[in-house]
Amino acid sequence: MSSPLLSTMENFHYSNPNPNPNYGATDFIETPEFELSDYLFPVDELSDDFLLQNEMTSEFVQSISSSGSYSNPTPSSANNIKCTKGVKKYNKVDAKSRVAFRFKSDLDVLDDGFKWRKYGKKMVKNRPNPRNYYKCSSGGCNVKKRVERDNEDSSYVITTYEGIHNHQSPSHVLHYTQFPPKNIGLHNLRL
DNA sequence: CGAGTTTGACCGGCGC
DNA sequence: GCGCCGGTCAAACTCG
Repeated sequence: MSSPLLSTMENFHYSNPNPNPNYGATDFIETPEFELSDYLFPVDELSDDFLLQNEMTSEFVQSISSSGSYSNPTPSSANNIKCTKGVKKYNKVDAKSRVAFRFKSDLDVLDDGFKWRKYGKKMVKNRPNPRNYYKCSSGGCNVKKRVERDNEDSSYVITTYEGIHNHQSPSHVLHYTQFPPKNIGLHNLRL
């Protein structure tokens, strides 16, 4: 229980989507080991069950993946996603390997087991809080993440991961009985 | 002294 | 073409 992230998430209740083949095909696994890297998989690999159980729609995932923003995607146009700057073409390549988390935390940067190097900070238009940019500091690994506070409730942190780590997490401290957290507000994420 | 952070400058995409 | 904006770079700085 040394990880701040784990501490933060302790109080959540989890569903078990079994998105990771390593977890097998059973509906419930007693004590599967969760590592964030297990969730940094291509969006295309998200099963319908996973999306359903986590109140996520593929449309939503594609929205945050393609534009980094989300606001009332247009259901009628599968390839165009409304974003804060208007309709942006959905790039399937861009959508791969991106996943966003929104959860309540006092900490701006949570210990997810990987080592990150900050490379930028930017004030985003119409947002009171800055957006911070990080790269995985492991050599040869170009996974990035963006961290910002929720526009509507600054007690929530929105973390968007991009890419897949090509290495093991240097820290294996994250253990969960079930994942992902059911009340992590992925379904009402507004970037 | 090396690693990480800060921050202004720069770049490219997009809308007009 | 121009301006806006988000994302990235890189020099200066800080810290252990």
